[in-house]
Amino acid sequence: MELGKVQQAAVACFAQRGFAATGIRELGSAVGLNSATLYHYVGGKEDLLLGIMNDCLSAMISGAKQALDGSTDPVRQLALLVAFHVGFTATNPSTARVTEYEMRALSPAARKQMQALRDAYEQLFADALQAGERQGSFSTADLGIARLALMEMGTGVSHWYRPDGRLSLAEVQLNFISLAMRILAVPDEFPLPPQQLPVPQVIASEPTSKD
Amino acid sequence: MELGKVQQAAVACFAQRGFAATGIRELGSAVGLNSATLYHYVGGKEDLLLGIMNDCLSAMISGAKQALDGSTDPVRQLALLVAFHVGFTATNPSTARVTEYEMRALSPAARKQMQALRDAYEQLFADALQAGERQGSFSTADLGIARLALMEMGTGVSHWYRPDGRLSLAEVQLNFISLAMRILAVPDEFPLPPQQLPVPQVIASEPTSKD
Amino acid sequence: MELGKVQQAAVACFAQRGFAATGIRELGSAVGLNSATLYHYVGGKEDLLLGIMNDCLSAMISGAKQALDGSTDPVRQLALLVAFHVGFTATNPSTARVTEYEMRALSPAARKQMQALRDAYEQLFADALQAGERQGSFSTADLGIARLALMEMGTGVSHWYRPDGRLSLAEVQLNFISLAMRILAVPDEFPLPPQQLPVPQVIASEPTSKD
Amino acid sequence: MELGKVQQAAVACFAQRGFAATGIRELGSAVGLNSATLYHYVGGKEDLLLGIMNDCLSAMISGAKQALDGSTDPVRQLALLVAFHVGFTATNPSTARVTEYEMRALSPAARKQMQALRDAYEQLFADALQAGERQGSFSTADLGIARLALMEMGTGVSHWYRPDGRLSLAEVQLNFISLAMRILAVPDEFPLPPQQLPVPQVIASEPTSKD
DNA sequence: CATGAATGAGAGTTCATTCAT
DNA sequence: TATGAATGAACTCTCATTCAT
Repeated sequence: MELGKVQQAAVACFAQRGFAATGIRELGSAVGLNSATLYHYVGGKEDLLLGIMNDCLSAMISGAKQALDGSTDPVRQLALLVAFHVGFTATNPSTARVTEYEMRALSPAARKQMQALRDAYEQLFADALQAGERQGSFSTADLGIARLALMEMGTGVSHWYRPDGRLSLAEVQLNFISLAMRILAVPDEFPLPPQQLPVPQVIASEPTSKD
Repeated sequence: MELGKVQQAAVACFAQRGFAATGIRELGSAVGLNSATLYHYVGGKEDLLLGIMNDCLSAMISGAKQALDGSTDPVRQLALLVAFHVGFTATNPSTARVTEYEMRALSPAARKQMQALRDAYEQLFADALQAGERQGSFSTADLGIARLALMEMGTGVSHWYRPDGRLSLAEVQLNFISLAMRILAVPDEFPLPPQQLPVPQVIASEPTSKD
Repeated sequence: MELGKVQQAAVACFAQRGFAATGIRELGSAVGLNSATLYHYVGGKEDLLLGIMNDCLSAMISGAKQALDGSTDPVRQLALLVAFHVGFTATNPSTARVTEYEMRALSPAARKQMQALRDAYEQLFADALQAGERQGSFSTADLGIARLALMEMGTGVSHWYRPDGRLSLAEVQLNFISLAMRILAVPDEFPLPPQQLPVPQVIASEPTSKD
Repeated sequence: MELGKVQQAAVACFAQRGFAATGIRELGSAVGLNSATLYHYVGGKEDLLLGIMNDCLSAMISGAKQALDGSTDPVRQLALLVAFHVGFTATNPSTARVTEYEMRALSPAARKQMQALRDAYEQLFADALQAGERQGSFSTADLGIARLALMEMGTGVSHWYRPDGRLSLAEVQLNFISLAMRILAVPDEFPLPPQQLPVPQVIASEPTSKD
C-alpha cells in the first residue's frame, strides 16, 4: 500500500463529497485500510489534503514553466500556457478541482503557503499577457478581466472533459487556444502547431477512474 | 427576526467555509439566535440550503427569461443573457457561489430537483447559441465548448467582482458581452446600448457585506 | 377545551408510546392546542401525569371500598373486590395501564404519594384474604403469592379486554371470580349473583376509543 | 469489556427508568465507558434493545420447548411450561420485564419480528391447554381467559420474587403449578415431582444484582 | 504494518418550559 | 385564552485522533 493510493482515494472522495464531508473512516475503507492505519501514511486529515494540493500546484507551476520554454514570443507563450492549463486540468480533473475548491478547508498557515503557489502560477499568465500587450499583440478592453476569464474557462474544463468524449485532448487544447486568441483579438492563425502542444502528466493523486 | 436574515447569514457562512464545515450553532450565533431557535425558521440544515438554492435558481431562470424578452435576435439575446448572467453573479456573488458549489451537499432527491432548474437555466443559453448558429451569426469550432466557456467565465465573476472596485457593474457586463462576441466571432460592434443592459436584483439570501 | 380532553389525549399517548417517549407538542396537537397553551391547563408534564394517576388511584380505592360495603363475609368481599378490579381495569384500560406502568416516571416525592395510594388499594385485598383465611374459608399454600397472582391476573385484563369482544364485561367478571375461588379452594358455587356485580365508572382521563 | 456487560447495564437501566428515559451517556457511565465507545459494541440504542429482546425471547422459546420434552401428557406439559415460565421470569426478572414492556419502543419492523417470537412462545401454552382440554383433563369456563391469566400471573413474578426471599425458586414454581392446576380444575395431586422441575438459566443480559 | 478499543469534542436535532404579546 | 418566539439542556450519534497490542 502506497501513499499514492491513499491520495487517489482521498481526491476521489474530496472531489465528490468535499473535504469537510468526507470522513477518515470513509477514506480508509476506500483503500481497504483501518482508519487508524491511515495515520501511518498521512499525519492527519489536513496533512493529507495539504500534500495533495502542494503536489498539484507544484506540478502546475513547473509544468507551466516548462511549457513557457517553448517560445519567447508572448503570443505563443500565452498559447502554450492556455494549452498546458487546459491539458493539466483535463488530465487531472479531480485533483485540480480539489486543489481549487478546498483551499478554504486549510488552516490559515497552510492556506497562505498554498495561496502563494497559486499566485505564482497565475502570475505566469499575467506576465505573458502583459508582455504581449506591451508589444501590441493583444487588444482588449481590460487585461485583468481577460486573464480571469481565460483561467476560469480553462479550469471549467474539469467539469465536463472526458478522455473518451467527443473531442480529443489535443482538440480541446487547440480549441481553447483559439478562444483565447479571439478574446485577445489576435488574428486567427493558430500560433501553435499541434505537435508542439504541451503533453500533460498524470499526477500521483489523480484517481484512475471517476467512479 | 426574519427568514431572510437567517438565509443571509447562512449564505455568508456557506460561501466562506462551505456547507459541511458550517455548524448550525455557528449560523445561530451569526444572527444572534440560539441554535434551537433556528428550527422555528428552518426545518433543518438541508432545508435551509435547499430554500436558498431554490430561490436563487428560480430568480436566475425568471431573470434570464425576462432578459430574453428584450429582443428576438439571437445575437442580442445572447448578449442579454451574458449581461444578465454576469450581472446576477456580480450582484449575488455569495448566493450564486453557494448555489453552484453545494449541489453535492444535497440529498439525492433534492439534488435532482435543483439540477433540473440548473439545466433549465443553461438550456436558455444553449437555445440562443443554437439559434444564432443556425442563422449563421456565430462562428466557432465547437458550440458546446463555447457555451461552457462562456458560462464558466461569467460564473467566475463571483470570485473577483467588488461593487466598489475598479470597474462598474455596467462596464463589466459590457466587457463580457464583448468577450462573448469575440468568442463567437461576431463583428465588433456592441450589439447592446448600455441602457438596455438587464439590471439584476439583489435576492433575499445575499448577505449585505462580505465580512 | 377542558382538562378532561387533555388528560384523555395524554393517557392515549402515554399508554401507546410511554410517558418519556411522548412529547408535549405531540399532546398539544392531539387536542388541537399549541404546546404553550397546555401550560394553562396543566402545570407541566409531570403534573399532568400525576393528576391522572391520582384520579385513577383515588377512584380505585373509593370504588373498591364501596364494593366492600356489599357484604361482610370475607369470601363475598373478595369476590366483590376481584369483580371491581377486573371491571375497573376493563373499563379504564389505558388509564389503569398508565397508572401502573409510569410510576417510575414520577419524581421521588410524587412517587411516594402514589405508591401509598397503590399500597392502600392492595391492602384492601390483603385484608379480605387474611380475614377469609382466619375463618378457614380459604386454603392455599401461600397467601402472599395468591394475592399477587390474583391482582396481576386482573390487571392483565387491560391487555386484552375489548368492550365489543367475545365476552361481556359481566361474564369476564364472573369468570375471574370463579378463577379466584378456585385459586383459594372455595367450593364451586358462585358467591355472587350477577346483579350484585360492582358496576365500574369510566373516569375522566380514559380515552373514548383506543385508536 | 464485553457486550454482555453492556447488555446487563442496559437492562438494569431500562428496567428501572424505561428505554426512552435512559440516555446513552447514562448507559456508558454505568459500565465505565465513554458514550462513543458504546458504539463499538452496539450499533445504536435500538439495536441494543433489539439484541437483548431477541436473546431473551429465543431463550424463552428454546427453554420452553426443552421443558416440553419432559412429558407427552398435556397436564404435565402445562405444569412444565408454567414451571419454566415462572422459573425463567424469576431468574431473569429485569430482562423479562424489559422484553415485555419495551416492545413499543421498537421500530415497526423490529417490533414485528419480536412480536412473532412472543406469539410463538405463547402458542406453546395455548397448544398444551388445548390438548389438555381435548382429552378432558381441564375444566374451565373460558380457555382463553385461563391462558391469559396463567401467563400474566407468571410474568408478575418479576415484580416481587427475590432469590433471597421467603420462598425458594422451586417452592414458587411448585406453588404456581398448584395455582394453575386449580385454575384448570385438575384434581389436587402434584403432577410433577420437584426434581423434574425445569432449571432455568441466567441469560447474558440479566444484571447480577438489582441495585 | 496493522488494528480494535477508546475518547473528548462536536455534529444536527428535539426537548420541556417560559414569556411577551 | 391562546400563541409564536425563544432558550438551555439534553438527546443520539459521528468525528478525528491516539495508543497499546
